[in-house]
Amino acid sequence: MILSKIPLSFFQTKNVQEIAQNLLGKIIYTNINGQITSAMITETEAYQGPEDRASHAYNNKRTVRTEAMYKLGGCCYIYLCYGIHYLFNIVTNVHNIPHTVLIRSGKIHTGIEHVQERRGIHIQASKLLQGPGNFAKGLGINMNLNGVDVNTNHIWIINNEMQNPTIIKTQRVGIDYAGEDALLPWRYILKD
DNA sequence: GTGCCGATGATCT
DNA sequence: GATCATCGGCACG
Repeated sequence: MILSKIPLSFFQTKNVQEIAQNLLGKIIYTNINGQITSAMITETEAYQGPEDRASHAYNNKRTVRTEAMYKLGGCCYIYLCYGIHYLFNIVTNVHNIPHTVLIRSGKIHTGIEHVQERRGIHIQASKLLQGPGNFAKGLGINMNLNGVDVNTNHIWIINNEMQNPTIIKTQRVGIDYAGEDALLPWRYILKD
């Protein structure tokens, strides 16, 4: 297995559901003020932009907040959720096609002491990066990374080909307002 | 283990 | 002024 940074071209293909599944098992790193932390991605959700009522870019809605979604695939889309949590997405597809993958959970890989300090709460290691708000907080992700490519010295992803990954597909979380689109099985969870 | 509920603030109407 | 891609604490039992 070759441990290499995944290129931005990985995110610039058309099928956001496929990209969301292929991200499972990969290792995402952040370097925040010299503190290096990383995690294996274990849960993602696909948001298919204009055609997806659950997406912030439904109907090509374009605002200051959603602007990063329209950039070329491979950059971060981050926003404040419920006034408290930063949620971390990766933009996919080509320029002006606002597809995104929400990273919902991870498994701590390196820098656990920094993650514990950022979380500021004593829980078992397996739960440190569980849930999208916790994932971003634990890895030190905030609005500073909005629009930044995921192959910089601040944030990057390492390839980690799984042998036989078992992927559980379910409905996405917290999007009841999306009507029929809330039923789509676009949430992907790595088993174990 | 499950279920309810308040916190909290940017964004959009 | 309402909405919201959430979380942790508390009440169960």
